[in-house]
This record gives sequence, C-alpha cells and structure tokens, in this order.
Amino acid sequence: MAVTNPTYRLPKRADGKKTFNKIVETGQTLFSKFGFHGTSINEVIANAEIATGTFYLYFDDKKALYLYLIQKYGSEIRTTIRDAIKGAKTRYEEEKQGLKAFLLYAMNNPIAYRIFWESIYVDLDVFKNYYQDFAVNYIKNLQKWVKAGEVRPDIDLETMAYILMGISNFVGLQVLFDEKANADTIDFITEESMKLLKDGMFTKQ
Amino acid sequence: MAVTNPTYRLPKRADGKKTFNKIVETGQTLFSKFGFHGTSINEVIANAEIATGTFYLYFDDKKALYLYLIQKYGSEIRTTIRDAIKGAKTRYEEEKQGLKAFLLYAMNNPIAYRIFWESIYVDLDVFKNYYQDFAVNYIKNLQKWVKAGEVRPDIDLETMAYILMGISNFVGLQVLFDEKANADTIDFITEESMKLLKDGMFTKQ
DNA sequence: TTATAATATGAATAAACGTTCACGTTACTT
DNA sequence: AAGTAACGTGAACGTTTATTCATATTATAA
Repeated sequence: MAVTNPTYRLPKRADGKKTFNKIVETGQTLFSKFGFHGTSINEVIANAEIATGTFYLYFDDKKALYLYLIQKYGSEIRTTIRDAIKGAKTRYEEEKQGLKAFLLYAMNNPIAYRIFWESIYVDLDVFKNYYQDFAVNYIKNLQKWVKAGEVRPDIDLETMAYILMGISNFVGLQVLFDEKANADTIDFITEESMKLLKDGMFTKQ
Repeated sequence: MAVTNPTYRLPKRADGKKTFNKIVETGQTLFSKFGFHGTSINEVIANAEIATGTFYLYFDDKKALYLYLIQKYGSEIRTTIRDAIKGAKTRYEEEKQGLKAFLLYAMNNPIAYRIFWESIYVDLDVFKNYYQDFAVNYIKNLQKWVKAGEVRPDIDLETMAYILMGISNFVGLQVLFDEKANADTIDFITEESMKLLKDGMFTKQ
C-alpha cells in the first residue's frame, strides 16, 4: 500500500509568491511555537492574513505545509554544514567545524530544531528517513576516513554515526536551554565536545 | 505568573482503580501512536470504553493525563537505571550497564521514548525540567568520579552530561529503527559505544 | 488592449472537539 | 442492612475544526 503524501503547488506569479511565502513564514512561527498538532490551519490562515480558500491554492492541507518546511530546513542544514566544513584539512577539523555550524544554526533557528524533533508524530517515515539519511551519509564519510587512517577502525560505523548525531543534537539542546548562549558559548561547547571525540573517535597521529 | 498545571485524582475504590488504569493504558497506547496533540480525549474515552464523564472524574483534561504519564515513565526509567548500575564497581561499568539498561527499556517501551520526545510541545518547562534534572544528576555523579580519578578532569561536566544523554538517546533511536533488534543488538551497540567512551571520557588506568 | 490563467475571497457545510451536569448505580464502612 | 461516598452514565452544549466552491479580482503575455 503506497501511501502518497499531500503536496504543495508553487505559485507562478509575483503576487502568488508573496502569499506563498507569507504562509510558509506563518507556518514556521506557529509550528515552532505550538507544534504541528497544536496549530490549526485556521490559525495559520488568520495569522497569514489571507482568505480561507487561499491556503488550499498552494497546499493540500496542513501536513503538506509541514512537509514543505521539513524539506526546506533539511536542505538548509545540509548546505550550512557542507559550507562550514569546506576548508577542513583533516577529519577532526571537519567534525569540529560541522558541529560548530550545527550549533550556530540551532541557536539561530530553534524553529528548525523543533520541527524535526516533532516529525516523529507527524509522519514516522519522514522522521526515520531524515535521521537514517543523515546516518547513511555520515557512514560513507567515516568509511573514507577509516581507510585514510584518521578514524579508528575498531568501532561499528553505524553506531558511531548515531553517537555523533546524538552528541550534536543534545549539546544543541544544551545551547537552546541557555538563554544567554552566544557565539562564545558555542565555541566553548564545541571545544569541550571535541576533546572527548579526539581521544574516543580518532586515531593517535 | 505562576501557572498551575492540570492535575489528576487517584481513585479510592477497587472499581475506580480499574477504570483509572484503563485510562492510563489507553493514553499510553494512543499517545505513543499518534502523539499528544494527535490524540483526542474522545478517542481515549472511546478506546478505554468508558462514559464521557468518567474521564473527568480522574483527570482535569488531556494534559493532566499526559503529565501523569511523563511522571510515571520518568521514575520508571530512573529506577530501571539505578537498579542496573547497582553492582558496578567502576564508573566505566556503571556507564556501560546504565546504557544497556536504557537501551533495553527503550526497546521494550518505545511508548515512553516517544512521550518524552514530544514533551517539548506539550509543555516546554516539563521538557526542560526532565533533561535538565537528568543533566544535574549526571554532573553530580561525574564530579565524584573526577575526584576519584576515573573520569578525565579536563572536560566541562555539563557538556559531558549532554554528550552522554545524546549518545544514549540516539543509539536508542538506532535500536528503535531496527525492527529486528533484540538483546544481542543491544549488547553490540553498547560495546561499540563504550569503546568510544573508554578513550574519550575516562582516564588511562 | 485584451484575453485568460492565476490568484483571491469568505460564506457555508459537516464533522470532531472538550466539557458539563443531573441522574443512576455500586462498593464499602458501620 | 443501612447509609453514604465513590463511581459511572451519556445526552446536550457551544466551539473549533478542515474543506469546498461559486464568484470576484488581478497580473501579465500576446
């Protein structure tokens, strides 16, 4: 039974694009505040200041909007991390800069954080896909560096991938919990985390 | 502004206890399947096979039931871990047995897992409290073992606490994603995780 | 300037929602 | 066996929900 997900329709005219963006922005705000199930379409419609029917011009339903956001943030996070690790010469530097970029993104976009966190309830498959995809990419990358001799070869790489995701996500939580968090906080937490990884994950060079 | 949370009323008679438990069990099932916001009180009532008014005899509203469950699982997890690490002689053994116990609990109670995961949307303070409390206890324990010389003294213990929570929670996810997971899977993942922690978290002895 | 596809509207519908309450039943203490 | 607090009931309430659609407006290519 192939269940198809609800979908969205991109606008074709300038005025439509403005409306579409308004809906997306409102969705971000409300979903991050009240969650997916805690937000009604009517609330999105009211806050976006559009007519009832206008919403359905662009989105099949609430879930379609959610899936659009997941997709948007997913590629945003990937791009952010990819850009951040571009200059890295070693796997250690790569992990460090990637973690730092992730924490910065989390601090500036708590919205995205919450939206992924909740996806487990909106669509279990979307949730699984997101983290499993992330894991698969991590594993591929790690394999490369095991061969290169920088990542220790005696730990199962799937487990290592989940460990690394767990660390980023939970020190990310630590950052989110800290109302006074800033760039310095992130530098500090990154340094501390890397100490553990340096000895636990990498080989002696 | 001190906001008071909705509350529950424990039954006093045997028949009431039976009804109360029926509601709690139904709440577990539905919340874990569809999430808090995805489950209506009417659905809980229908599935528990009670009359509409009966629910309100014991719970102020849906959130009261949720808070009861969070509390229940919270102490269940703590007790499980506490029991599991009782025989441990070293901090390493403690971490290992604690992780294993957590993973076993997660595998057998995916319900609890999901309920905590979602608490960020039900009540942000409950969510924060749960993880911050966990962190505080972790830190206290770690301080003890830094003094004893088994845990390395050069890593910020708050960060280390969040790292450890992140690892448990995400390798827990790895277990949940694996439909074929069993006790052996958990043993394996525990061993692999501990390799990283052995070198990253503990001192050379 | 005109043709028309794209965009916008909001009243209307039906279903699901949470909650109350007056009344009936049951278990347990004395 | 009687008295009573505990427990159970479900019709009825007003509210909020998602969604449709006939109609009106607007931008833009030709």
